[in-house]
Amino acid sequence: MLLWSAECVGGAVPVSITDLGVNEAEGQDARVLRGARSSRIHAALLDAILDHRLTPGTRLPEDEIGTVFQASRTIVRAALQALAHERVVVILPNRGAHVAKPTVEEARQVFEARSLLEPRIAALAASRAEPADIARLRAHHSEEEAAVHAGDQRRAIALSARFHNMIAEIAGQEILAEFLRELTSRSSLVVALYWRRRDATCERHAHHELIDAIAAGQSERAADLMRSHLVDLFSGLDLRERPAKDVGLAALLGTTK
Amino acid sequence: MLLWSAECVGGAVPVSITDLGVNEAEGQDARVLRGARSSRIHAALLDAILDHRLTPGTRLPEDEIGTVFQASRTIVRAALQALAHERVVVILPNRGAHVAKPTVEEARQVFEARSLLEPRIAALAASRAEPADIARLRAHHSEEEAAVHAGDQRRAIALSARFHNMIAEIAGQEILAEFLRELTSRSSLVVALYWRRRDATCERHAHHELIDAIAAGQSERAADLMRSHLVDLFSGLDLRERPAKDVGLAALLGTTK
DNA sequence: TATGCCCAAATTGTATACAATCATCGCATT
DNA sequence: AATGCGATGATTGTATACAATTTGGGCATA
Repeated sequence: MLLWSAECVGGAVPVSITDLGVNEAEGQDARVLRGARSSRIHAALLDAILDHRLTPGTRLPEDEIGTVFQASRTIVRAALQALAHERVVVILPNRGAHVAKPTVEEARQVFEARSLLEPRIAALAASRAEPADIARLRAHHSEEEAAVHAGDQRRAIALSARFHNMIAEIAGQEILAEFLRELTSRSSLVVALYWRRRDATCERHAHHELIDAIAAGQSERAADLMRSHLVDLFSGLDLRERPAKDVGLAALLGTTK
Repeated sequence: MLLWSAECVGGAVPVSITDLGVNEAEGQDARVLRGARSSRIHAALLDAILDHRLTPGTRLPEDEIGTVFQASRTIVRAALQALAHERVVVILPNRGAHVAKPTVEEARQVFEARSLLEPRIAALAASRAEPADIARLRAHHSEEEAAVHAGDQRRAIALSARFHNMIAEIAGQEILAEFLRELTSRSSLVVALYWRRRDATCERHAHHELIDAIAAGQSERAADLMRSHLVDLFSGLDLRERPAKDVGLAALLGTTK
């Protein structure tokens, strides 16, 4: 029932859908998902994926999910379709939905896109942030530290992505924030597959400096910090092409297109 | 049956769904839309919207669309949900789908996002374009000119958006290209609502210069040209707040939240 | 004539039944 | 033992029935 034995660095144990608690409920995405039920399922699955409780490649069968959340396949399908649109899930016709497994090329492009968007976003945030925003960032940052100290790697990763999203929200560019949400989600999958370094110290340090720059209204500095932070993150990946055990021989022999 | 009497500048006559021919069939979006049927409907509706045959605010009832395309509501809903995710359609719970009507703030943000993405995209395209790409761009440009000479405003607008998308495809950044596709679609809605100038001459000229810069591999120049082209486009809009006839008094009196 | 209420028609929300497709295993064949 | 084939079970694709909700109009009332 749990199909994808992840080889990622962390101790992330892939779980089956059935092991998901029905706890998380968010759903600010009512613009595309009509019912509240679909939104709940969407939020819960996304949450599990960002947490690496569901790892890349995990199958997501419609009626299993339906059973867990007490919903019909109709509802589940809507949620899965939404996740597919955010590129967090891949749907293969007649073969169902899986948690996406970004290729190394995709991983590169995700970070390429982020390093285009985020410095600008950080600069905007620095120029617009209000005291309440700063307070929220600092509060969030403590949570991150707490998670790291508690040794909760998963939670730390999820909170880190959320930190970047928060900055985008402060920047007040709804459209860019939405794009970034998608990119941070995809980054989480990239991390699940390609992360090699477990050094979360520099990450937290970078976040701390960023908050200070934003609080001081230093746009240019915030942009620079963000730029180098992203380079750091990217350099923490091991993007050497690997056999990718299920692509198998076809790719290695590689004559057949 | 045709509900939204558009006040946009062009002679774009809003049509009912029923008047849509079932001609267009594309569907490179199989990653999120499983069946081919949904993809067809999605492509046809998107096409009609980008053409301004369906104008902002037009209702999109599920079974009417189903009748036109000979598909059940299940299929239609999948297509509508995809369009909603691309922000080209808005779905109001229990009240169905409509062609989106971007606000002036949204219009600003669309162009803000474009002017962040597109100069970089143009530069990348300039550094990577191959002869075949240039040829395709030039061919497309002639089509644009032909459309303008034939006085086919609608087609000209649609082709212009497509031109920007083509550059993104040449740049080889699939993720950015996808983001831009969404942005150009939304731009088309913005144009339908807020376009004031009918001067398509400078647009074509800008496109021509862009092609030359890209063909010559001049990244920096291509970026600059794109930047100023976007400023031109944006300045062609009339973004003064208007009563927006259906928001009505609530917003004007504006005390209630 | 203006206002409010209630009912009917239209439309969307959801579940489910059935068809189509794919995966897996066993069996026969070589 | 390895290969190929076919049947079976599991899963997705699609249509449709029914429930819930909204919309619009008619009628009574002030």
